[in-house]
Amino acid sequence: MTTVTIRDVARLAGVSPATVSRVLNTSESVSTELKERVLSAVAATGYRPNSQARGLRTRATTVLGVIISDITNPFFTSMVRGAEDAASQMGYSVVLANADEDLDKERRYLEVAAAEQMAGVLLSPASATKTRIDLLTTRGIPVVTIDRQLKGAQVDRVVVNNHRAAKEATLHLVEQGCRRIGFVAGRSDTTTGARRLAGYRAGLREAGLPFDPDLVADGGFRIDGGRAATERLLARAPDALFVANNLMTIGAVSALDAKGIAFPGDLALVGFDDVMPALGLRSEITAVSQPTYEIGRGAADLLLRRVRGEDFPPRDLTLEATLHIRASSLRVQPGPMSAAPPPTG
Amino acid sequence: MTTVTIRDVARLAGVSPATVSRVLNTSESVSTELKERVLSAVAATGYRPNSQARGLRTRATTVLGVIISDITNPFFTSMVRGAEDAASQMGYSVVLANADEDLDKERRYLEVAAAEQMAGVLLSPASATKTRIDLLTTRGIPVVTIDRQLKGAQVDRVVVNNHRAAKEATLHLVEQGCRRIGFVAGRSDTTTGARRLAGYRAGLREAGLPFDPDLVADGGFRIDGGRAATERLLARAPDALFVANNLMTIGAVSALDAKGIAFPGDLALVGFDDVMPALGLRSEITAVSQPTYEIGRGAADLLLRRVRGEDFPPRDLTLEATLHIRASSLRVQPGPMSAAPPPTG
DNA sequence: CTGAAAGCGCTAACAT
DNA sequence: ATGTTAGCGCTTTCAG
Repeated sequence: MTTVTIRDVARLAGVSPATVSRVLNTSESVSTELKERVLSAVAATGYRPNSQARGLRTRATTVLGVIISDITNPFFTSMVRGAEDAASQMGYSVVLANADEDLDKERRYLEVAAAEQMAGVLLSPASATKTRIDLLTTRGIPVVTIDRQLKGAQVDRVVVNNHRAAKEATLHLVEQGCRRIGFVAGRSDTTTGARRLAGYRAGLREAGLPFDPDLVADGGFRIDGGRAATERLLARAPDALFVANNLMTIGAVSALDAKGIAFPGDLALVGFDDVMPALGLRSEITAVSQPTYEIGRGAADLLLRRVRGEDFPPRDLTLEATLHIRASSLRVQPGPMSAAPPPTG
Repeated sequence: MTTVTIRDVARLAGVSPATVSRVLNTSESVSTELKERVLSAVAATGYRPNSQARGLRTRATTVLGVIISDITNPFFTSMVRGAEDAASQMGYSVVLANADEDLDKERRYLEVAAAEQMAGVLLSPASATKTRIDLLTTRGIPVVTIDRQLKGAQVDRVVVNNHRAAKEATLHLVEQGCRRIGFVAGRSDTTTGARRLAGYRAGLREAGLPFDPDLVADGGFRIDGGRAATERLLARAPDALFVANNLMTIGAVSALDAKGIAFPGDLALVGFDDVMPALGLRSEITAVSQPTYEIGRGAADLLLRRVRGEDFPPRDLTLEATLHIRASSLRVQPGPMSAAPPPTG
């Protein structure tokens, strides 16, 4: 229960609190002797600055907040790693909060970030229109959105080219001879969900295929939703399934397994995001792969520049998602589904 | 950049700051009229209490910290959900930090928790002996350890019966006719790693089988380590593999796939922890399953009791892990590995 | 180069 | 029932 304050250290070192503070924080000139006395007093007492008091005084902390929409999604956890690495290089810590695709929870954590005066926030908004970040921006806390965007907000954004990637994946399925391509969509009130759907439609258009609303089902970016959506789509006799994120892909696979539907035998399958960060089970599933770690790094770098006071117009950092073609979508040269060797890296 | 303080609200409502504080925090008597004036002033100004100032004054926040050793492990993410639910019911928020099995990172986050004066901390220690929590306990911040324990620390702990579960899994493999059971072990400097190994040995002993150190390889609880350990063990011609956590199971499966070794055909396989929280791919893998959500809830409940000042001797909450027998370990009645229907719940 | 003093925003005694 | 005052621990002018 001991609480060592800066006064205790000062007393022990025989100096004033101001001197202790100077030694610890600034590069202001302090005589070598006093500096040493202070440092050994710090060591002797085990003094830790109270960051609340410091933050109250300086209105700045060295903690970044990351508010993500689903902590169970490997996409986010891998991204967080990237953000963490970037942050800790600059002496910042990263704390995470799980908004769970829930606007109320999200607002609570935005409030926590504001109240704790976090230095900056990386946010994957639960909704493109309903998520409000004024709580942060009015307090001068910079925000960078990741993965998803915010309609009408002047913030830096890190995104991947969802439209292009989804179109490419769709065209790949067309090349494989598929004509009835089912689409398991994500939350339509996120930009990510909307762009991927748009990319799918653009792919169909370019291939001269009609868009059939009955071949689209919303899975809400979650496992259960993906399973339910897949079950609904199966009634429409699709010859391919394009699933708009990794968690829903898990749901889709479980639905297919349950019905004994083989891929690519009975149906071509393409997912979005790899299922596990390093190397997934079922690594043979064709998927659009995002540079998750780089997204996190890039977002944190951008955020830190704002945090440190740089001023520049809101910036978009666009990274490329790439289609990794694997066994699950190859219908042109059908073969037994065999375990593929792990991808390099 | 506006910073609305309690004084601004007070001024607008025509009362003193103390009255505003009373309305917002205590159940002390304030006349209905003033209360209303204050509340509408709060609404009008968009006032948010500065939690640093409040924490500085009250030495208490309403944020719980969760420091976990690997954010990419679904075991932890599911646990965090449980903790979050328990916390938010009591009006607390949960922030997460990823120590990444790294003692330095872990210490940094323990320092953050101390400096931010978090109300309490849920910790999965990177090491049973080297992790130091005095930083928190000396400041009166309660700690509850989860999943792993701390040697010689007087803290509440939530654990599962790793020894019993590992022994049971081993005996299950023996019953399946296995005699050379390889063990992919976890970090031996964690209690969890040690207990699971001990349980494995106890199972062998009870079955009258010799313990062969060459059939044990450490995979460090990580995917890559699990793959490497499995590759080493395969040189010893095991007829079964028991893998001490979920990430390593992923590595093991990828090693087996790469060599074209089928399970249960060529080898019986048992894992620890299910691979995905809700329903995994490869759900046909026999595994010891932990009540992850309940662990998180139970730990947060315990922690919150401490936070709110209850005093009782350090307590152990032990939950039961249960062996879920699936296709991957069934060698007695071998059959083709078919997709199993999803387990209920 | 160092110390004294003020004050960040809030709440808890203490007055009234 | 409400206001006044002091002070949580820290940093930062301002003096010296």
